[in-house]
Amino acid sequence: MKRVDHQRSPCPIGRGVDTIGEWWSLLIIREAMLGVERFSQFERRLGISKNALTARLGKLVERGILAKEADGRYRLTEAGEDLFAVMTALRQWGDKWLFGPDHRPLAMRTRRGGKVAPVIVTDGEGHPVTMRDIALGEP
Amino acid sequence: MKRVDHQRSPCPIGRGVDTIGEWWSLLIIREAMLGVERFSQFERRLGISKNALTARLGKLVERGILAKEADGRYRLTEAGEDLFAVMTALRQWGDKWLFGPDHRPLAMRTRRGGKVAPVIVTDGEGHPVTMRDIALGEP
DNA sequence: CCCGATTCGTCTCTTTATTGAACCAGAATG
DNA sequence: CATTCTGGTTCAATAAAGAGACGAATCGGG
Repeated sequence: MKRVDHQRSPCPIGRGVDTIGEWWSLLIIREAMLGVERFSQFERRLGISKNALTARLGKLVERGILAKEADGRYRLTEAGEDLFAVMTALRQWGDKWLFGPDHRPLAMRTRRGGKVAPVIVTDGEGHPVTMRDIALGEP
Repeated sequence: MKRVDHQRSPCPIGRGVDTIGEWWSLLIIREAMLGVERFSQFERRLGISKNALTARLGKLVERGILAKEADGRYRLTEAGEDLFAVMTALRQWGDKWLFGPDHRPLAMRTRRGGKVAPVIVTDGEGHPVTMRDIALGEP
């Protein structure tokens, strides 16, 4: 059967899916961003089988999203931490579209008490850009 | 075996993964954002099997990301279009971390010629927020 | 030193997902 | 009428993911 491989795709989204697109990967990264570091913590909090967790953690380490410390802790690498914008955009999208009308999203705040603003795409001058404004390709 | 179901997860990321987290879903959405509308176009451009494509399109329609028009065309719904920020964040992340050092990302420009700025997370005042600045929970 | 708990896996077996190919029906084209 | 295009469905084979049992290593008491 051999699943299609997107790792060498010329498209960053193809490669992204190949890297973090597996079922548990984003949830593992979510937990890691919340401070989870140990195999057994991931296991308990996610309800994932050891088998699957071993495979996912291994791949994320191999791909440079997580690093495994000498004492066994898993820690986000710089690339892993840099997924914060992706995770936040997804979180906000899910809060907006995947719950009922009276859903109150879990408040996400900075340590100094500020709100987190909606993640938006803008052009160089800060004006919002939507899907319809895009023209792909060279200028 | 029974794959774990995140559709009723209290977490928007869990629900998000359940909705668009399958192997082909993000790639289908990417194509849809580029203007692809027809079954056979998706099939050719993605190299996906008809079988899998039928299943993915069906689920995306069922979940309200795509709508199927009377003439057979698939079109992004408002929720689907709203994934633009997620897709853009992922695209930028992939461009940054998943290619070699001399990778030149595909230029993404607005119709009026402006660049698309990096997607970042900010607080209410526009200051950047990183993963480390976050405190989850009620204020 | 021995007991038990905890951690972090591996092994086996079962269930699912994906593929590829064949087939099919309706619409458009020649 | 025959052919091609579109948009699928069905089926068998196979790769991958999952659950749960098992196991080695470590650690802290007693």
